[in-house]
Amino acid sequence: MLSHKTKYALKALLYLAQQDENHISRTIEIAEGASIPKKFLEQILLDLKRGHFVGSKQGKYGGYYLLKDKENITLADIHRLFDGAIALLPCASLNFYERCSDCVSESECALRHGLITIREETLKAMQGITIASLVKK
Amino acid sequence: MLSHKTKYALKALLYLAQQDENHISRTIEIAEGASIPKKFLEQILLDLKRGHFVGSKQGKYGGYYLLKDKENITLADIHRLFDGAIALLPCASLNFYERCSDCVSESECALRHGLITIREETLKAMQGITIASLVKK
DNA sequence: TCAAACTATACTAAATTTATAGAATTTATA
DNA sequence: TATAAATTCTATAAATTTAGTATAGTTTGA
Repeated sequence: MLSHKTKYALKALLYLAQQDENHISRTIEIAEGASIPKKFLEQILLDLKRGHFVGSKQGKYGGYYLLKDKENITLADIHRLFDGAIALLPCASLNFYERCSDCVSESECALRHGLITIREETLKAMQGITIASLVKK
Repeated sequence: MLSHKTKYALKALLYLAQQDENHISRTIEIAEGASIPKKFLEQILLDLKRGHFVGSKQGKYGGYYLLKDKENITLADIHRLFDGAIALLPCASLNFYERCSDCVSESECALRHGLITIREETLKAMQGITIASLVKK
């Protein structure tokens, strides 16, 4: 399941994607438009900024706008930024690899191979969902 | 990601699937054989029993054994028993449907349709992984 | 009757999640 | 240059979940 943070991030990106080109959205505007707690959203937008998904303009008449093309922001990207690994166990992860704490022998682990398969399929599916594809529906 | 509980459940099932037909495994045997904390495993085995995946024999010389065929225990089943929904949001779930707390209009939600697609694909993949298929590798 | 095993329930500590609070900084413009 | 409006930063707190432990009870075979 997605955390609220990831869900809110996606909703915020969807909001931004639906604004006119060159429009800058204030946090309060996004929060109200997408039903997200404002102070929580502030943190999320900063994380999205650090991830180079959105840009910001400070000061009066400032706000946020999409930095990447909406066709190039995938569900997998946002999941990884906020919820981390796509894989079901760290030992099956590409970007967040870690040995399992209770692992005896990774090469002999009966679980790992199956979970790598799942990760490959899930990742492919999640990379197929973009902010643009969501907006279109 | 899977919780430790789900991972331990899968490891316990894999252990049971690799024993001789008619063999009954004590908790301590499974715990040591699969590197799972014994008291934690007790709870997990009871849950697996309530889910009709394993059977048990009480008293001296008692223990646990697979109840379902290992070909018919899927990753999706075990995930649902311990970690709940396969879907990324409750509103996109088949077995654990719930309206999102912050939902304004489900029919107009841009996220939901994409997440239903993901759930369909992930579920298919997870139903393809069985205890039997994992043991074979 | 005893030992060995499962069963049941309660409890606890740590980590994570979901926020909120408040102060600092930046910027446009009157 | 003062002010208002906005982002930015850091700390904190409440609630929930996770992971695991403790204890007592019940069942069974020898």
